[in-house]
Amino acid sequence: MAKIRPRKHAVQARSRATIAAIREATARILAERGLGAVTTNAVAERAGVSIGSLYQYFPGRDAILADLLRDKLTALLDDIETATEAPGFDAATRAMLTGLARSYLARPALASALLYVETLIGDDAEIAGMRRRLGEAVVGFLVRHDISEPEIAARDIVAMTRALAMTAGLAGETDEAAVVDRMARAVSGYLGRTP
Amino acid sequence: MAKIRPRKHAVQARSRATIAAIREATARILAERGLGAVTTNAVAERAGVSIGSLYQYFPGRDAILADLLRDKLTALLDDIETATEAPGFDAATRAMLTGLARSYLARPALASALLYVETLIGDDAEIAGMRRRLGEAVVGFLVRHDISEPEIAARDIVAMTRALAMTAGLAGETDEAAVVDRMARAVSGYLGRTP
Amino acid sequence: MAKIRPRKHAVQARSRATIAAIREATARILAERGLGAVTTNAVAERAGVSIGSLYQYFPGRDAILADLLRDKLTALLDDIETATEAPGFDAATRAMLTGLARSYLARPALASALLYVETLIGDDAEIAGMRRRLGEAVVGFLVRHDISEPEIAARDIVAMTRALAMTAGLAGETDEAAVVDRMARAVSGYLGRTP
Amino acid sequence: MAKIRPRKHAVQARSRATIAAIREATARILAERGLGAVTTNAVAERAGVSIGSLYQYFPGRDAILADLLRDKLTALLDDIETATEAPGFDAATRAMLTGLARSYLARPALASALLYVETLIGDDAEIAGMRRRLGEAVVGFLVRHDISEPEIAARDIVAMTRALAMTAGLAGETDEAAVVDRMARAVSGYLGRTP
DNA sequence: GATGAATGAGAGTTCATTCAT
DNA sequence: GATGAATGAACTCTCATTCAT
Repeated sequence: MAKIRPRKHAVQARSRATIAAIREATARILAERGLGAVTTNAVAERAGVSIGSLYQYFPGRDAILADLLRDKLTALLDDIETATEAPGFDAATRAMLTGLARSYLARPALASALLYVETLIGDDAEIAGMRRRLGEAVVGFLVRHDISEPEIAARDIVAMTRALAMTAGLAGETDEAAVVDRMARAVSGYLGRTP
Repeated sequence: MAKIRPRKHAVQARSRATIAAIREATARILAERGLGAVTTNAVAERAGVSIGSLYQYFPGRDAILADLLRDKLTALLDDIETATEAPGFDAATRAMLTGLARSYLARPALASALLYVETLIGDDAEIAGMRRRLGEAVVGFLVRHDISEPEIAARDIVAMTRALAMTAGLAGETDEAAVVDRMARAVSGYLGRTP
Repeated sequence: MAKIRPRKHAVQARSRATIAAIREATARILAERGLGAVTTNAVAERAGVSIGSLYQYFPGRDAILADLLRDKLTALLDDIETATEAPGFDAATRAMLTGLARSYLARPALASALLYVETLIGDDAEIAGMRRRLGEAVVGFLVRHDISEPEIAARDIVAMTRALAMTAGLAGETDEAAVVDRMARAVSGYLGRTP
Repeated sequence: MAKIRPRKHAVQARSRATIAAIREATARILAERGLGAVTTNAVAERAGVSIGSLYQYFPGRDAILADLLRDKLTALLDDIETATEAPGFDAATRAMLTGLARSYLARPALASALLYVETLIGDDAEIAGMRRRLGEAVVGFLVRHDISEPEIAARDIVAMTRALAMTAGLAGETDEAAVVDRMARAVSGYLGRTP
């Protein structure tokens, strides 16, 4: 992937609306028809914006995708960092899983596609940094609670609960608490601790 | 996706070798550089075959991808159907997880990309049938062992253990037994049964 | 090329400053990065002017280029017409060559690019008129001094001395007198007269 | 300018015809309507070839232009290197000027446009090498004949005689010998030697 | 007047697919 | 059958120009 940094920052209100429309159009197409359908022309048309305007704000298709990904990671990271600092193993675990569920249960098709986009990017400093901080937050939490092999456990837990939430979302589930319950059962079994 | 059925030719040895080369080339490019890099010309070149020959055996790009996916699902389905018929809950569970681990631990980048390809296809009867049978095998197994909400449980278990195996593979792990152990802990916690 | 006539506005001081800035920005970009880099947005930015203002004063990109070309030709024409009216063949020749050297030795990259621009315009009455007057001045001079085939000689002399000066300038030479000396040797040889 | 190296070398006769058609179409458009009119689509259409074919053989517009330029320089270089090795100052001079005249008198509009293209390229090793060898051939010749300041003289002579020939060609002249005569007069005057 | 967001024609380029050899 | 040259629809992106603020 190439040219990922955004082009200019919105000053006027009109600009901000244009950027928001482009982002939302990209998200919708990505969720509904997959990465291959995300062409700059399709995005511009869906956003009700000319192709020229799209290029005023983004240097290319990949930059819009990276923007969406950054947004998603930022939200998740906020949730996870807050959650893992909560006192008490059970409460913190539950908060962490709730954060993951929220992130992947809503718009699961989009989340799934963005997960694939993430594998294609790989060399953006900001995104890499977020991924690292996300991992560190979970690892730190596990270390504080004396979990053995915390790096592997963190990786396993995030991967499997995320997949569970996403699959549930794709199947149409919306009851966050119910999904978190199932995630929690798996995690407690995995860690050998009963939350 | 369009034109997914393979062309019927593969009778002679040379044909079979050509087809295998095309498939392997596609798999490698898919794993190494992603779906976007899988162009028919790139595949033909990597396979050491002319673009004309490629079209002799496959009606188009998507048919090669569908072929890879069918292969992967066939192998997994065989493993899972055999495993779930094993006597004893614990042994059957372990066999099932071993099948999943084998399928997603080896060539995890390819498996990950094929998982994404699977979401793009969706309307191929054979693939849909395989997915259904895979689900039914797991659901049937859970029903036979009195697990409540077996449809949801089947979906959750497959999703999360598959993700765990794939992530482990992407991180470079190759010890299948170790990965299966972790998968098993999660599953037993999820089901509330100690295997 | 299209829409070449300047817009009539340049009355106030601010206007004149804006126009000058646009012209100079165009000249610099043309000299440094070639005609292809002369885009209206690039010119506006370099001139520190909004794109809207640029179109306030010029009907389009080509009009700015035509303006630069007219300026250059006007200056050259003044020099040449004055020079060719000087008494004495040698003094007049030298004055004429000095005019050419001055015009093409300073900012030779700009001069070279404008020479190319000139071939692209071709249908502007004012520019065509200047070219004609330039030719007539030199032809008249040669006629007055009994040079045979004055039309061809005028064309040859201007072409070759201009190229010599421009090339010298591009090579970094700045000593006008030295360049004029070399031009004069070529001209005297060409005409068979020793100045 | 970017991507200047040719893409693949013609194997079949059909390929060679396609390449020739693309080159000739480019040359014609360049001569008739200038560099700005040389678009890949225009070239393909004029060549009676699809745009895809153009990109099979050239990585982009600039590569076709570079190809034309290389061809022109190769032909000129052959002529000049042979000419400057001729025994006798006068004969060698005349041969050299004949080479220049031939190169710039035929298709002068094309030659003029290519001269502009040359200023835009600048960083192609092969073209730079040719320019260097061209200069060295003329400098060497002047050195062998005891001309003072041979580098400057070589530059001046090539620049001015080339311009003379090109201008004559643009004016419709075709009599090579007549043009060479005029070039020779200028050169002998410049060098202070009567050939 | 000045600004700069928006427009869209058109240029560059790729790639799935066909078909003459 | 195999080959690879040719095709052209579709995509990415730029830039001259307009117009609401």
